[in-house]
Amino acid sequence: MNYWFMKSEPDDVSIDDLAKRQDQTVGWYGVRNYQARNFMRDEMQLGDRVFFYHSSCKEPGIAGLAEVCSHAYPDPTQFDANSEYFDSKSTQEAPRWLQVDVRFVQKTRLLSLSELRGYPELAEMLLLKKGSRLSITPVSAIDAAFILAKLC
DNA sequence: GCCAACGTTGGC
DNA sequence: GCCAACGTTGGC
Repeated sequence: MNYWFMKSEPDDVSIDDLAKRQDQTVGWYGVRNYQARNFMRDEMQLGDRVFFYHSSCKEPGIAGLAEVCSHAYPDPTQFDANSEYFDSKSTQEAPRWLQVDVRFVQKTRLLSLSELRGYPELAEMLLLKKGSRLSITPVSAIDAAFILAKLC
């Protein structure tokens, strides 16, 4: 089993929104970065654990836990001309962009970005690297265990 | 709103 | 294939 950070803007989909959704599940639409897409396509497995991270908001940080509950499949928003995620170069035959479904596990206290940065044990995490903008990043088992302990 | 850092595009 | 210009991300 792998662990991941997945960033979401809470104005778009927050951990509370996820908990309220039908089946408490959301398709992780809108990824438009090849590296992040490839993580979903090549490395994510059913049951992988997700740290649900709120970004681009007043208090960025970990807001809850979720799990991967589908394999990668085409992101429907790439075909929707009315969507901000529309990609005119993508076709049904050869879709560029993929998503996975993510299911709510639990809400946690907000473990803020500044708190995460305060732990030297986590300094090597991809998420905390200078200039890191990837919306999906892997987390080592050791770092995941450390974070889970801090969340409780 | 600013801006550093990064990714993508496209001319050559 | 290089790389300058441009667009985006996301914390502050």
